[in-house]
Amino acid sequence: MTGDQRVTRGMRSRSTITRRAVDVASIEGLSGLSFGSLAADVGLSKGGVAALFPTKEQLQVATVESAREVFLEAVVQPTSAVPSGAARLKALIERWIAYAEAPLFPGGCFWAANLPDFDSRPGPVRDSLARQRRSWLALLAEQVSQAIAAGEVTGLDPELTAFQIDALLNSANIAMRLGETGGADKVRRVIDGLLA
Amino acid sequence: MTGDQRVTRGMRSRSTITRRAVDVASIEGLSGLSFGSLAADVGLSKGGVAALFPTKEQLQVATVESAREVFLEAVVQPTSAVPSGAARLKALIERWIAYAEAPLFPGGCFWAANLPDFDSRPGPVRDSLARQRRSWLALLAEQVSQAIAAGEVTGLDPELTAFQIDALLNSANIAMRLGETGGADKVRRVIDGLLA
DNA sequence: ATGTCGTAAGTACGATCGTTCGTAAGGCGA
DNA sequence: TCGCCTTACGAACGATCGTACTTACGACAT
Repeated sequence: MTGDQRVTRGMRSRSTITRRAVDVASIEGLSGLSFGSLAADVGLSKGGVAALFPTKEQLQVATVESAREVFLEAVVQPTSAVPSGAARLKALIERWIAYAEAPLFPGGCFWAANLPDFDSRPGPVRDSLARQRRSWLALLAEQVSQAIAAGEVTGLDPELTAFQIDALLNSANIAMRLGETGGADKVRRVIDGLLA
Repeated sequence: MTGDQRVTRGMRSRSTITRRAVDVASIEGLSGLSFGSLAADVGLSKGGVAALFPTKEQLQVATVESAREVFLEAVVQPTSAVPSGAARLKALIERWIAYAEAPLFPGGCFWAANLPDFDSRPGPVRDSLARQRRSWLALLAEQVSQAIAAGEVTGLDPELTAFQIDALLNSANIAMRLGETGGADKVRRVIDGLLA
């Protein structure tokens, strides 16, 4: 059925490489990735890594996809048990703050670190990052819509509110990276005011 | 008085180099700067550039300082004629949007592009970027305070509002970089709601 | 058993990087 | 005039980069 141990071994190697690459890219950026240092990190040869990811761009794309998996698992998936609407929205925000605060990725939010690098550089890496950003914004907007439908809040534009929440979270991430305290609390105060 | 044409010539060369470096860094990032390509851009030799900026880090710091000068001249200084308070605050925001929209720097906001690169990398470059960010936030908060003192708005925390405005502007910059339309309008709508 | 496919190592190539050095040119103060 | 300083060039250094091979080994299908 799923035989062929060769490709499963390859997939496993790819996975360990991209997991490491995500950590590196959250600090050094996707442009800072290199076959040589990644190979040394995971105990492979430079040629071996280059064989798994023929070009650097493909390595970057694979790293972005890997980051998305980790993000979904750590932030989005745990909130699936929370009721839709304002409750899940707040849960998502708290999860996100925890995600940026604790070093899930040692360099903080992966997208905050890499979108600025690639937003002026057309190509598949930028496309992938942008698609994931839109997906995250849509997820937030969806929960705002649910909150409106449930009568938990009124007078909010879902898309605009999602934009606003995302903006606050990104700034909180920067503040935490710079060692400023109170960034998370600022976000909570503003959003509590929004959803009041 | 301050004679010595040698050093003035050097200062002029340094200035042309950092001006060019600011443009490059707004796209490629401060880490993407290199003596070689900068020298080719401004018509100097690689060694000549390296003589003006002994280390790359000093080049990066000088580039950050140069970006600040351009930013102050383009965004802050033109609003000095506008009355303090809500009016100047709105003028600053419009100036900022224009600054990010039009290619004053070809890669959009210089700090949005480079803070994520250096926020996990201690050193003088990060310190300089962080100091300028705090200065910008303080400027915004100051105008909010003036607006409160003038009775133009009520119930706002200056520091919190500045944080909020800055967050929105940064997200608008990202949206514009990704080719999404309506980012600037979203900012205006939210801020109009804030200052209503 | 034979040939094919994918992982992986190893090597090499050309390019670019930051930095250093020696040297020349020219404005400066004594 | 002389010696000093700063700019600027040109060359070279060691290192690292992305990529492209050749080779080997184990797993698969025929």
